[in-house]
Amino acid sequence: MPAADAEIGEEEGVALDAATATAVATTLQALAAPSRLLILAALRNRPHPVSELAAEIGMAQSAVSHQLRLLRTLGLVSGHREGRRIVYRLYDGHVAQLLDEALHHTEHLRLGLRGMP
Amino acid sequence: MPAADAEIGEEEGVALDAATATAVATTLQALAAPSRLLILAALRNRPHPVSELAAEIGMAQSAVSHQLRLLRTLGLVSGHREGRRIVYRLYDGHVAQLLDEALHHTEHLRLGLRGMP
DNA sequence: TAAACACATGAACAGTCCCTCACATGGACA
DNA sequence: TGTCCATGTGAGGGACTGTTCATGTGTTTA
Repeated sequence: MPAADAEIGEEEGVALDAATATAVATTLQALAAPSRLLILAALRNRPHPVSELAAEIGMAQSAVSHQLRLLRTLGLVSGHREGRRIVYRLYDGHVAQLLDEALHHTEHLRLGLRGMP
Repeated sequence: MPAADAEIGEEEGVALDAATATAVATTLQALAAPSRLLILAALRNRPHPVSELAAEIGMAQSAVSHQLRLLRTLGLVSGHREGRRIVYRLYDGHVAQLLDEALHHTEHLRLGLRGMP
């Protein structure tokens, strides 16, 4: 892993227009709630049926269902029926990567906050 | 860049507790609004004084100031006075990287949504 | 078929967000 | 010093979020 640390890249990258910004923000909003982060992190480890998610995370099944619907609509998770249960998993590797990177960078940023006014 | 595409990693990674999830969600919320994404993307290209940001993005100066305060508090941007202006920039490379990766993954995820119920 | 289980859905409510408007702050320059 | 300019701040409103409660849909088992 050659990755140089904490150096801002040079290229201009994406010039963001308002419409794209709205779309991106909508997707990122999925990661911006504790309950959904817990759900995604659990699914990051292994697929879960809804009731197991609820038990493991400690929230009501109805609430989990509501959030799963949002995540499904945004294409972050998918659910397949198995018997009477419905097993959810992350939609693909991009979701897992986005989650990992978000956690990683956030950790660094939060460490950087020690001792700021 | 060896990165294999779209394959879920094997390791368990971070086991997320509720407190960490809340903290991470708070930071990610900064990326979950179109206006802040536009601000960050503009600063990703080059540092900007507040009024330039407002003009370039097309929002009121007061609104920009409010969002900059939030981003400053979260440690995502920093501002230094230059003459009568205050020039803002991304705090460090982690912010630029997080922004880039968020845009990259979101693009893929949105493409994956073509033709889903 | 009826009861039990697993999940989805709709309504409603407290909390939060992001903007605008009006005004305060604080350097810069005559 | 006083005025101008660039930015920061506070209050308030309309819209959105995330949860709970109650009920609906679909599947297995007695």
